[in-house]
Amino acid sequence: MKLVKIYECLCDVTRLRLLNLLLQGPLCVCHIQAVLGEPQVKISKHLGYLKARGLVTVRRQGNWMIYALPVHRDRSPELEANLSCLQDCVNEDAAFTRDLSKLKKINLASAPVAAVRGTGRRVGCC
Amino acid sequence: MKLVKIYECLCDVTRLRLLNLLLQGPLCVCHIQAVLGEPQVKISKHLGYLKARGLVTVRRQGNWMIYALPVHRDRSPELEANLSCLQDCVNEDAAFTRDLSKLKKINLASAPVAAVRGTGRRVGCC
DNA sequence: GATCTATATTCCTTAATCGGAATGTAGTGA
DNA sequence: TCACTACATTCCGATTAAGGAATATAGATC
Repeated sequence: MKLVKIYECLCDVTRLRLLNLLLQGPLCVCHIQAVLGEPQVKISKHLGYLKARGLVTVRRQGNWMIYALPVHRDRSPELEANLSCLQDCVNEDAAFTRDLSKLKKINLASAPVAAVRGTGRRVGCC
Repeated sequence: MKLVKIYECLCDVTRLRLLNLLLQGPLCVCHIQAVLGEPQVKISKHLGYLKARGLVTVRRQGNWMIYALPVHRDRSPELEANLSCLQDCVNEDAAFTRDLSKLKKINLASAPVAAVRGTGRRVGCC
């Protein structure tokens, strides 16, 4: 993956907030919407942008689309380095940590839960 | 310095090449031109872009403008992290290492040399 | 099959970015 | 003072990006 393409993905604040959330693990769009508080179309388009450039993956689960960062073995060295750099940087920025604490609250509150193939990940959503 | 602003500076390949060179030390524009082989206006505008956003500094020396990265104590943690990440990434990319070896040749060939306040840095240029 | 829910896509407008041609400018040296 | 060098700026056109309103779609549920 070309370095510039990675930076192009990182140069929008909404996309940074998206990636910040996804660094915590896979998420469905409605949870993301709830945390970011941005219009659906805006979030959907930025997720599409990231997906088109290989920075995120998607799978469908019922009505929900679950977005995630690529698994480690699918990350180029450049992507790995920049995700880890991003991880460090967002920790020092209140705008991003606010999103994370909001995410925690929502995850705790989200009702129906079940194991996905024994991973302990949540099923069902908003 | 805001994180997004940094990424905006990094999301153009010409600017990445510029920063790659400046990671080696201060440089005058004509040396940069010689290495990148791009039109003067293009380089000048990208340097202006980086300067306007605080990613590089300039000082005049006779007819030459010497560009450099900010000194370490003037770099935000985010900038420091990303420059160091960039340093790692460019080392794995032939497009950037080619520029570096070209830079070395030009530095060796550049004729008039003198010490600047005892730093051993070069004076005079193309 | 009708409807509902979650999400994507299209269409539009506005704004930003990039590159080049031409021109301007600050300092140097004759 | 004049010309020269090194660089910046202005003006332009083309491309790309961002956001929102409206609409479409895929799967679930009744």
